[in-house]
Amino acid sequence: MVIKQRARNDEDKLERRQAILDAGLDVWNETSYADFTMSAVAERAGIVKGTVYLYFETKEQLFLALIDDMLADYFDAVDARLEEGGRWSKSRVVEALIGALEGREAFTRLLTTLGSICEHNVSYEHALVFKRLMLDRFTRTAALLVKRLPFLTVETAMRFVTHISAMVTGLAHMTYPAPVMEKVFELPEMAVLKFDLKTEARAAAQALLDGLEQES
Amino acid sequence: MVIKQRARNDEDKLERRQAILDAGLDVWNETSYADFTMSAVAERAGIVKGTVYLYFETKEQLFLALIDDMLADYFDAVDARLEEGGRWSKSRVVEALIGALEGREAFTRLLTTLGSICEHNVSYEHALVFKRLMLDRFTRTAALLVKRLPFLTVETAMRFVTHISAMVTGLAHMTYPAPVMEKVFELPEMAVLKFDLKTEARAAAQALLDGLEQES
Amino acid sequence: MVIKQRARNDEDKLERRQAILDAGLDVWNETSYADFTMSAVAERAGIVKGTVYLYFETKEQLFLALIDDMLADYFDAVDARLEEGGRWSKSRVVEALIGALEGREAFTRLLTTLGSICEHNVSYEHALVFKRLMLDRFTRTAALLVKRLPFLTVETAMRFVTHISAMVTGLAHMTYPAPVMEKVFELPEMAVLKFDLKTEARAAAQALLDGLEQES
Amino acid sequence: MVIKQRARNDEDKLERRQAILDAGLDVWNETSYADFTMSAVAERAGIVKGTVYLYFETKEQLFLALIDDMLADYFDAVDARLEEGGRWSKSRVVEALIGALEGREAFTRLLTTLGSICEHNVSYEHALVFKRLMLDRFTRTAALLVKRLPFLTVETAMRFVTHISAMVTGLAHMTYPAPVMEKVFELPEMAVLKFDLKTEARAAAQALLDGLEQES
DNA sequence: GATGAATGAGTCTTCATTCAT
DNA sequence: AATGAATGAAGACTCATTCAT
Repeated sequence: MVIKQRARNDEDKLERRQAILDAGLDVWNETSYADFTMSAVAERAGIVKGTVYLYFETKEQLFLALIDDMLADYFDAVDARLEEGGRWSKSRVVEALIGALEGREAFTRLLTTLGSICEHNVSYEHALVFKRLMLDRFTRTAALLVKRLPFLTVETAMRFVTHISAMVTGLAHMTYPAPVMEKVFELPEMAVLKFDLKTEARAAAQALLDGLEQES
Repeated sequence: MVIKQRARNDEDKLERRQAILDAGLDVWNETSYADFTMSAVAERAGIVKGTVYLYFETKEQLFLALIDDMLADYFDAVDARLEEGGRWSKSRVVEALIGALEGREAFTRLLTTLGSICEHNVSYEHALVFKRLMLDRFTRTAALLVKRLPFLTVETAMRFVTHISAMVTGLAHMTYPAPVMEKVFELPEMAVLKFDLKTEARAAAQALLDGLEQES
Repeated sequence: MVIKQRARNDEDKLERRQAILDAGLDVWNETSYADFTMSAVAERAGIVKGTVYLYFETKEQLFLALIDDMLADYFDAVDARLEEGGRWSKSRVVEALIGALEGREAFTRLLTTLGSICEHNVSYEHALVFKRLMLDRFTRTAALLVKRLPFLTVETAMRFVTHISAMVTGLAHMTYPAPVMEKVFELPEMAVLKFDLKTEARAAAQALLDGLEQES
Repeated sequence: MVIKQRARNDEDKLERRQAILDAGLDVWNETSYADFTMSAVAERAGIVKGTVYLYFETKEQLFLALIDDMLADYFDAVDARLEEGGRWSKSRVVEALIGALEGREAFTRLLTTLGSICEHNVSYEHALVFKRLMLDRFTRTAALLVKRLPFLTVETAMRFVTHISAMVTGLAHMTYPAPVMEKVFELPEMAVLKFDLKTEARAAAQALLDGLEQES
């Protein structure tokens, strides 16, 4: 896609905005949050720092927009799976939720930073937009879940989605460690602490559903 | 407790080290990680920046030591509960684990930062010490859990502890939001996203145990 | 010369770069290397520390650029003299080389620090650029010397230039002493150690040439 | 040599002082001036920073004492050679002066720093002591030179010693380069700038003497 | 005399953000 | 709209020196 020199109409502007977000994602995939600088993003997008500020008021807003995107992307994938036909079981539901994490490592790593980012420089408006999106996606997916697993209610489904999100975030903390940690994990004694995010998430999700079914 | 001007013997030094950690905790409780500066810690401890570096080589090392402390403190509390006598049920176990979070908000918030801290300036040695501590505590608590709930094995108990840790970390991300987020949560529509960490953790823990029992 | 607030084109940028170097020279003239700080240079240039780093990646690079400039300036002066017409004798050559030191005290003092600076924070690229410049100037001046004094060969001329440079550097060490030393030199007994750089350099240069002629 | 815990009498104190200087020399041999820290010296001497300050008021004073020692040591060697019997020629004199540099690389590197060190924190008294020593050694060696080479006078001999010192200092600047420079010198084009200190010093000394003889 | 913990001024450097062009 | 030079505030870390023990 060719990026025009100047974005004159709204479409061009959206295009450029997206180009910046794409660059942001690239940078994120290659570095950690501490190295996620506006210069790096700008350079990657082939533009200049000042220009980024035309599209995003602060670094945090850009970051939030990135999460926005990836959150939507993930839930799109999940919902698409949940809308597929056939017989549904707990484990198929688990697979829909966790399987969609495949190839979305950037997203899980991103979740990890949400808390600290939002503590800084995010305006009420953008925080609101973000949370609304999150609520919307949680709700939609919860609604689909209720259809797939009869023992779920709107409330328990919502809760389940929330718990899964939390679990994945927490596991991500433990699974995408810094290089130092990777070396530590190489020790035989540490093997037990070195696990696969999706495997654990799957197990936890399954247990949670088992529990919810039993409680129902 | 009176801190001498100069810590001459090992005991005094440990005391001062602890005083710095206490100051660090204070700073942490009042600010976020981004504002957690060595100057702030030093000032809080009533000493001078250089002195802090006498006890901790880097900012990250200090931070890790803080987590070390609070992790041990939390698991001490959990283990103490698990060692109490009487009849044991899943919900009593859940209460032991989650109840111990009461008054330990600083700890849960701390968990939230682990990932990003370790990406910077943490030596292999300190990372190792930290992970060993973590493994040790996980293992000890898992052993106690096996005694309390017969349907657990060493493996499933360990996994359970890990999942709970992840869950708490993830929930912490969602529950200790920035001031902006707090305002967002005040909107009626957001009520459903505004939940209590311990309540959710309890529910999740209960469900996980229910699931594990059923699977066993 | 008016410096614009912002240097947009390459010319402006070169101008600003030069302004920083000028400020650096001022600072150097007033202090020693130990007191040659980036803050001081920035303040002197009437800009802000961060701006200096826009033009020079490290303190050492700035310093090296300063030496670059002054080295070129000195050899420009020498070569200009050597290219003048008329009859040439050893003593006229000596005068060309040593006379050009007049008013270039900052340069000689600068030579004095070369070694220690390069031990720190100088990239291979910048070191290379610097040495190439040095080699180039030595070579050019040596070529001119060969034309002026028939008994010199390219090799002996090059060696002579090198020796003179070393001699001047070494004499500078002895002649630009710290304030304490100046007081020491006021003692009558110390008179013999208190000499003039140019006088000694001249004498040494003359002796070296006499020696070279005789050996030829 | 066993160092007592406490230096009670003057002899013990001198011994300890020397032990510190020895340690200082070791540190100097292994690092550059920038890394020549009081901690490093103390550690090397197996004592503690504070103790060093019992013997040397400032870092610079310690450094100056080190130069004192090595200067005396070098001139001891030179004078010993000059006092040997047999026939004397210019080249034998040159050999006496330059040959004594063999194995004294630490000394030549040290000369290189003299200027910058003395600019800081050296008291008048210590500066005086140092310069007196220097003057004394220059004078003694000059006197010996006059005996060996009849065409020299006390004045020209003194000047010769001074010039040689300067030359060696200057050459040292060029010959003991930082690691970066070493890599630069590996380029074929730079070969001409990479020379041996003693070879050049010898050539220069010879030329200087040739010149002096001719002028006489 | 020896210790070594404490000091604190000072350094380089980074980076989000602004604003003249 | 785009640029990118300039800002400036802050931050981590060092080390010579002092002084309580």
